Amino acid sequence: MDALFQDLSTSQTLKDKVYLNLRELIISGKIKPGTRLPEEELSKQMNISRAPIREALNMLEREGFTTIIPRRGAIVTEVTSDLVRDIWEMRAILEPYAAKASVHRIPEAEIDRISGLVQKTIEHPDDLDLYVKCDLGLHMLFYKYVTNHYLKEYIITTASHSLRVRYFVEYSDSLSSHAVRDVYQEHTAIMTALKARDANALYNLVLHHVTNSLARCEQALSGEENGKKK
Amino acid sequence: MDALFQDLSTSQTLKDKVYLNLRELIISGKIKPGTRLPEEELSKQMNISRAPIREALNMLEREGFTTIIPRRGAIVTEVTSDLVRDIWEMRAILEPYAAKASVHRIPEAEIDRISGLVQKTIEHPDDLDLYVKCDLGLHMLFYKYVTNHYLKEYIITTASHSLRVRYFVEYSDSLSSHAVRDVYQEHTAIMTALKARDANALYNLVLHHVTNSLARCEQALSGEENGKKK
DNA sequence: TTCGAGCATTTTGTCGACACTTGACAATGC
DNA sequence: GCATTGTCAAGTGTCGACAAAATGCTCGAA
Repeated sequence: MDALFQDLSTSQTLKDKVYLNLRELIISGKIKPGTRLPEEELSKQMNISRAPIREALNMLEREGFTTIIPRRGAIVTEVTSDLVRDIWEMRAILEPYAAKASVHRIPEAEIDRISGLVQKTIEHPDDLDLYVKCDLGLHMLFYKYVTNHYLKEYIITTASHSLRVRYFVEYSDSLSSHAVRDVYQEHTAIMTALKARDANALYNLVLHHVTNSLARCEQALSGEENGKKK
Repeated sequence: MDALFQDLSTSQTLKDKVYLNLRELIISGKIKPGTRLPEEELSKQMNISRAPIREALNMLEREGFTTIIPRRGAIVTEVTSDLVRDIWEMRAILEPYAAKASVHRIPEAEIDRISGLVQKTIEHPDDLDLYVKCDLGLHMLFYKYVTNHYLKEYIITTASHSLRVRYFVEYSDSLSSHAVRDVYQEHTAIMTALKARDANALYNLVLHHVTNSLARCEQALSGEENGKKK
């Protein structure tokens, strides 16, 4: 999953390894929101000193995955409705723009590859792994070919957060089959517009997709909260 | 200046002080692009150990003010035409949106205060300090009242970069009086729309202002480069 | 029982030291 | 004269240790 976002594998510094390691654990939900991350405990578990751990925790904080309170340490950021709102608002600002901007830069082969994936998910609607792979691949199209360094970085960050949120809500109960069908339809429409290189249509479809995605997540999140509280 | 963007003065950790210190020096141009920042040298000059220096350099890298090459160290990011293009593109995406989103949240008193500043700059067109203060204050209005944590952070980062670029180009030769008059006019129009709480007009005016700002900067930057090369 | 003072524990912030990587330059061989 | 190799200095990556800060706990007093 990490390779989808960043390739730091060539860099062999410990801090990068720790960073990637913790990042994946947080996004996938294996480390739960609110968990404390004491430097010494982590360093013992990984058999390294505190220095690379500290730097990795700082890197994670910059992206919003951890919150560091001075002299108190790092904790994994909670998945709140505020976070969800902020992240999806950013996605609604950035992703349609990125899609429109790079519509003519995405190679035909890439489009066909993802289109194939979308088709597959429709044929196998119960394959969650396939669904995630398809969804990630599709959204990657919209920042992989972005040239603006900052836009790219911000999209990657917000996309990572949204992935985490989706892992978070899908742990309790999966999307309803009704919602899944909506997603497929939106994906198909997006790929069609992309293949036609229709920038304006693409912009609107991606925006629409993100907006709907928020609604689906908020619904799942509220169900999650109700299910846990009492 | 730093207080305009971030207030870490209450934080008593060394890394924050080093961060703020270096950040201001880089933005204001007192540390020039391309300058190497060796940890040991900095630690000797500041009479502290390398640890807080390292963390500060990492913080600066996250914002794009330094580039860290593994095992080679940190250098101050160059001010290139690519950087200018990317930063202003981000500003064009984020600032109009932020202005529109917070148009009803900005207090009347704040509007009047900045309007007063704008008026002053028109009366004293040669006061560069006043101009900078006014420009910063006006743009601050558009993110000070943004609630979205990520949007706010991204705007602050890009605004800092654009400030640095402007310091950079204004060192060689200042804006022409013609350009200055354009800026005043744009500022006045923005404040009028803000006072009228006209969200759509504000969006367009801010977008227009950012676009023009890019043109002014690129012109100054090209003049800068021509002046330096041979 | 409740509250606060003071102590003990936990954990970070900072430090100095060492090893290793990198790039530059000199030495060697062809 | 040019390419290759070896050496060296510079500087980062990582380490273990200590001190300071924040938290939680114990104990005693109201």
